[in-house]
Amino acid sequence: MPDTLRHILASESALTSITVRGWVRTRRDSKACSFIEITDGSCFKGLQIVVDAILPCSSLMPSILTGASIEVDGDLIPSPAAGQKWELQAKEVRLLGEADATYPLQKKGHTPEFLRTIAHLRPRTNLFSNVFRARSRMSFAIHRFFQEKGFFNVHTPVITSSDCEGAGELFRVTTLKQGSNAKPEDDFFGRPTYLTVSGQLQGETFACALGNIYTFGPTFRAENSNTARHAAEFWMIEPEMAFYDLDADMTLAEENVRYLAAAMIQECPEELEFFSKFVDKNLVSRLQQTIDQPFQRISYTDAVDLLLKSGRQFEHAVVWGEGLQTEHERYIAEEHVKGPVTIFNYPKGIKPFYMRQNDDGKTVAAMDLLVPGIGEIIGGSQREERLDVLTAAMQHHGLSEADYQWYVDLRRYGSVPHAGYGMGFERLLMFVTGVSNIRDVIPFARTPGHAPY
RNA sequence: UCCUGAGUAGCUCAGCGGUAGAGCGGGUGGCUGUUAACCACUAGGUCGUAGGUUCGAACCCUACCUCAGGAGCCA
Repeated sequence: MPDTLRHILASESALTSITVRGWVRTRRDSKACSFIEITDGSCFKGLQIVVDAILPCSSLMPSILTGASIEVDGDLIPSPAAGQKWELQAKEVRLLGEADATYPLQKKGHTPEFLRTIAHLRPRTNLFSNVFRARSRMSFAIHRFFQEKGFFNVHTPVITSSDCEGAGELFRVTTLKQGSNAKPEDDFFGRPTYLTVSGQLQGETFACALGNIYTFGPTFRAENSNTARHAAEFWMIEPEMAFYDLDADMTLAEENVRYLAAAMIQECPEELEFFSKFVDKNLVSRLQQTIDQPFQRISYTDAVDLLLKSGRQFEHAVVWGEGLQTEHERYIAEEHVKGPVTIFNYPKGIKPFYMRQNDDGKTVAAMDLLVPGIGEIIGGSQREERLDVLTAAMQHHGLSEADYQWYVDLRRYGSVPHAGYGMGFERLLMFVTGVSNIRDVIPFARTPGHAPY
């Protein structure tokens, strides 16, 4: 198996007769030799290769431009010059794949906006290779967090016939020809189907069987949202726990965020160094604060009070019973608390049917975890486990019980208190990398009018 | 979807009514154990698209397209 640069650069001693492969970042020629820097994606750092001009293969140099792929045999030796610990003294250089002058990535900074237009090449850049290495490690850390707690991973369906009410517009899945008069009964599944907006309802069925479960998969929203925080296809982590109340739900969510902040610091040191240097100077202190400080909790009612008493002129009025606007959430997270904060017990009128009604008759056991800079990163609730209250709520929301018969059955047979939440994976990545646009933390972003790959 | 701003060389941008510019990248030559090297020369553009105003438009006006920032919706 070919060795990676990550492994080679970590070597404790010089190595003779090794072979390296990678993509050329830059080449500099001098009279006696050429310097080539290659990366192979295994780590942020590259390897400097020195090719003496007397070697026959030095005739290849003019075709070794930025972006080309090469394979080099040589010896790993301590570098006599400053800038790197090791370098490879080449014996033989082979050009694997040429890259001519049209290669779009140059030896200079590019804007993320330009790099989005070449999403197939951007993982080769410093920024995006770091982002996607971090994404992979964070993904693994999420599984580890839940697996260590004994949670089971459940693969909920991508194609569903149920709308997780309130979660937004759906993408229709159909094999019917456009414009045909065929009825839904004639469609592939014999009924209208959609790409899932959430695995929650199916997740609840498994929580009411296996106890503690989580899902981690893609979800889809056909909303015409054009912001740096929304994508039409995004990944969501949705734990669902039997016998949890809202308080336990919030505690798990806080622990979850704290664990991932710590994982970023411990498992992505090179990436973190890059992000805090070039993307977000406050990143390390923000992560450290997330780990060290207890998260605050504020009830929705108290949040409305503190907004009203803040003396702030908000563009949108603060009114009990209406949703908190972005500016309100930002004020609470960034100026009042100055850190992550959970807001709980929202008015029932602005929340979906499945959230558990509180005894006050006005609020439901819902919570949103807000972080500075991004806003809502987690939304969750204790679920309504009482059959009569749930069916009344469904009726109130204009939902037919027949469509949700299986969901209602969970309350009919051995119903238990349970709770869960959804965490947007990309929003989490924005939080732990400092990258400010969701399109830049997902490999191929899907946004309105944009799915070119 | 709404509000604001921007589209000029492969990339980053300057030019804002009178012959289309720079840096980087490419080519050629020079220099150098170089570090997104350096020096000189050189190639490269229907100024987002379509109309309009004007003797003359990259520049002013209109529409459209695209992108960005903010808002709504949410994760």
